Amino acid sequence: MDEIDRKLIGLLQEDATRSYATLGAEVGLSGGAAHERVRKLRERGVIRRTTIEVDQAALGRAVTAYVLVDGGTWMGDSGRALAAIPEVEEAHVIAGPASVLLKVRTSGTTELQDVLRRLFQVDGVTGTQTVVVLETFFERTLT
Amino acid sequence: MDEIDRKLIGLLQEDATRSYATLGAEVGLSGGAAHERVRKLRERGVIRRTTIEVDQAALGRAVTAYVLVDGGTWMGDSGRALAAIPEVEEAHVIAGPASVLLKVRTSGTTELQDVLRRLFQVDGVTGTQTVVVLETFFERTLT
DNA sequence: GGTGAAACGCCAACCAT
DNA sequence: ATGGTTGGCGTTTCACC
Repeated sequence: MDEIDRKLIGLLQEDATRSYATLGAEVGLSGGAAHERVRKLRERGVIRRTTIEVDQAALGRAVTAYVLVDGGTWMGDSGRALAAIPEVEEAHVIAGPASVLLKVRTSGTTELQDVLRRLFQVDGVTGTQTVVVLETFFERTLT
Repeated sequence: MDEIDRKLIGLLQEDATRSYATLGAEVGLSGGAAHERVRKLRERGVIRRTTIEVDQAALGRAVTAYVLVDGGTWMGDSGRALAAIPEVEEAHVIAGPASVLLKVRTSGTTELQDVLRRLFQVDGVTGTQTVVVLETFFERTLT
């Protein structure tokens, strides 16, 4: 995990369709060597997968909100109940004003309300606080 | 933008290294047709780019935190000042308890403190509230 | 807008250096 | 880690439907 590995990761984050020949040239390596390094990064799980970045708004997900959840018995595989709600993009256990923080995307406020309703049916959830996003400056992947 | 397009997007989110031939077979189209549809989805900006998903912890980003920022004059291109802080992964203007919500990743709490210090040097920022993530159930891309 | 095939280029796997 | 080589596959384009 040296400087070259970090460069390779950065380049692939920008555009994962690069050929290994190009990739190698950009870090001062041969295509084969670049390929081998990337293969190992995948093998070690540093690179989880190659995927596409989608414009959520274009798919009809116009509303983004963060939901603080109070209560709930978050033991064992209790993240499952949250993963079962398809509109929940992220779920974190937090230290602070609530037990869990969710990032939620829906097509509208009506659907957001519906997600909240489903949240109250989870485990011992006693309350929620919702923060609606008005504008997103950026959502990026760190290098 | 029909059902097939949505399926293609879902499949590519799972694994963007799929061949167009495979992709086509999975949605009941020829490779060429699948290729054409994906090309148009890219052209229209629905698919922003193809990238890799990286294990942030493996890169030394062990701490994730959400920071609520009070104050600040968020007009025009004021997101710039936030984008200039490399540890800030997301920045949203919100309706609620603060003006801006940030997602921040650092290698440790010392570095987190340093990010907060830099935040106070931005525009008219008057205060911050930090929520530290203890455990992440999941961070996924919606289909 | 989709099909099928042909031409091209790249990837992946080798090996000697 | 390089550079050369080779086989095989995927991409890309095209005429046709």
